[in-house]
Amino acid sequence: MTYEAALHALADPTRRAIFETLRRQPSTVTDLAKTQPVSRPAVSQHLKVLHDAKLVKATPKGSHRIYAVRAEGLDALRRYLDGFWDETLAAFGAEITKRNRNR
Amino acid sequence: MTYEAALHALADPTRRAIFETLRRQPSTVTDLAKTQPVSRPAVSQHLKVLHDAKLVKATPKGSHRIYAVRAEGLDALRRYLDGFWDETLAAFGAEITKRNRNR
DNA sequence: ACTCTGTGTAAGTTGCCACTTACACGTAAG
DNA sequence: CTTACGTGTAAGTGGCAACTTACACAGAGT
Repeated sequence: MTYEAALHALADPTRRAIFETLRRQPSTVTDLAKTQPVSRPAVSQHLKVLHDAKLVKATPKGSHRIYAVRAEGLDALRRYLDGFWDETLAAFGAEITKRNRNR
Repeated sequence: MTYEAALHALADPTRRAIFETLRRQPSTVTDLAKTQPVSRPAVSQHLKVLHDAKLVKATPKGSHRIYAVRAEGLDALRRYLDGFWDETLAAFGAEITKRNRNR
């Protein structure tokens, strides 16, 4: 159940901005920090959260580290929401059936 | 863009528990509070957040209020995630194409 | 009319989290 | 080797949000 981690990670606006910036183009921490109104360490900390949530991966490149999104990390969350959707619709359908039966 | 509100609302564990309990069965605030380890006013406040995020609806029933989930409220969030998924896959495909071209 | 039940909300407290500055380390370059 | 750069992380701070207790009010039952 890693959808909880993804949910928590994406709930923060700054973290979401970082994630979306990274989606357009993989980048280093320093370059990423230039696009954000917060300090470089703050970005680094956010990346750690995103990494733990498996939403981002880091590739060492000399003394740099290239960060990039991991779309698979969204899978658990998408399945969770889809399941919710289906179950709720099913419950709704059952309710309708029950009403018709009582008619 | 109401997916932000849904994201924020579902990020809290207690709120998620309330939401999931409500999915099984619509209920009043008081009954709902019995299923949770927090006080009744806390549940009420969480329901307000869920309501603002359009994830829940309240139906006055005499002096009670029956709360129930609104699955449509998840729609914006689902679309957001799906769009992310598609865009990322598209970017990945473009990268592959570029690599092949440079070969 | 009085009371009980169900509810929303204000007020206050506490803990967490996003952010900062400062430090430590590894790699590249002169 | 030394300097500069890119990075992660510890330490400290401020603000917000989740929770509590206390209050106010509306409808149902006696």
